[in-house]
Amino acid sequence: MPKEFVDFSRAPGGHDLLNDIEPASARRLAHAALDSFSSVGYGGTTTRIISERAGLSSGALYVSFKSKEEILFLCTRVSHESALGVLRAAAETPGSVMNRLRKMMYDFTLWHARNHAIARVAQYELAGLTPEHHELIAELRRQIESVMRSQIQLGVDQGEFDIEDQAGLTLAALSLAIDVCRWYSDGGRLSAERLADSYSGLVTRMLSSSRDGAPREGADALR
Amino acid sequence: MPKEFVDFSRAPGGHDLLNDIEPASARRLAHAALDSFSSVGYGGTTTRIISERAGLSSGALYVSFKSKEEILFLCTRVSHESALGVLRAAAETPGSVMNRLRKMMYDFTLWHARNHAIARVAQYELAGLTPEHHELIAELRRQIESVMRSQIQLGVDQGEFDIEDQAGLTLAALSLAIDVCRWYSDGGRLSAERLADSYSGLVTRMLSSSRDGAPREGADALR
DNA sequence: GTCTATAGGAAGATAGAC
DNA sequence: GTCTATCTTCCTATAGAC
Repeated sequence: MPKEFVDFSRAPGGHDLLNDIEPASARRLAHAALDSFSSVGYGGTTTRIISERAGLSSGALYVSFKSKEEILFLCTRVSHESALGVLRAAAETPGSVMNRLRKMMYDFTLWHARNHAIARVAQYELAGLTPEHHELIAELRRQIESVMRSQIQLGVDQGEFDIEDQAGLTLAALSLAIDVCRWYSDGGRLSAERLADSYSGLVTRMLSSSRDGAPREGADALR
Repeated sequence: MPKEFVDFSRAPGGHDLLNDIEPASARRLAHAALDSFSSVGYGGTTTRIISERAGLSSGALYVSFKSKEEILFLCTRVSHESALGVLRAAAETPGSVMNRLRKMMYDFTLWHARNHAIARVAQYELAGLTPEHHELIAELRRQIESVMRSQIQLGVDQGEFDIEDQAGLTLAALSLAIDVCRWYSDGGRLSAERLADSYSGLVTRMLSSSRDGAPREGADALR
């Protein structure tokens, strides 16, 4: 099967986003590359290391992929598509806007905890992409931001939220969830579910005003 | 002046953390290295590019530095020391704990916006450090977390904060500020000061319960 | 302290046997 | 489709002239 037909279209948002790649050699190569990218970076990873860890020779990599960058693009694209899919699905949650945003933050955070390795590559190795590939990813990123922003805007329009800077809140919520991929580790004290629950609670607080006239000695929030 | 005596001890937390490096050739090299590290990563940066951008030959780099890693360590260390210094200074703010935490979040966020390039290197290139250097940085990172956590703990002990997971809140506050270095750009719509103000307001909200009995249809916050 | 030159090896990618 | 062998380029770091 020539390299153009590597199948990675069925990324489900589940646990291993590269598991549907066919054939098996391409899948092993992608897994090996992702492991190395996420631990020592794209620039610190050699094609020889990737091949070796996949149990193949150095030349065999180029049967499945045109270049090292193509593997990076694969990881980055699959990651962004999966995260966007999860966020879009959560944006269909019925009920109040606040409830929907809680669900969106829960799922988006959970996704970044569970997929922290591929998410890290997707967030931190954008500079390694070709300009064409970079632009394709940038479009996915704009869509992610748009899904979150439009829900927050809806809450503001309905008078549900007590905030003055929708764009800032969008950024903060996304940032909090995305940064999970930087520090989260599988063996830590915090389960992905607890973290997602905690963060969805924080979003509730961020979208409501503080309890009463709590002392505000400094500058005010979100002007 | 031999390489052991490159002077970078006076990093002030101001605008250019590498500006006090002497002699000038080492300073130019460090600046050039930081530029490249922050845009294409440590692994994607070559010593030749660093030397060239500093206006020196490829061999001249090794007069000021033992290796490429030593420059990375310099950037990483200066960055962490400066951020820790800013946070420590803010932790001396008089008044209520809430007020103090607002100031800490303001300053820490402002620092990450103003120093986003060096902060990005410091956060994302830890894997490039030698084990010895990595451990030195890890100690600074523990101290940063400790300063933030102890203030939040103090607020809880005094009954000022309505939260149940101090460690989680510590993580969230630090994470929000640190992630600024990933997405912040100097030419953006948001000034560093406005962002810091916004984020210090968010911390206030995160540390207080929501306004009234706002509908909570899903899981509860911060169990 | 800066240069040129180069050692010595490793990088990405390709060719051709099987 | 995988291998070994190799092309060409580039890498980090050092040596030695000035």
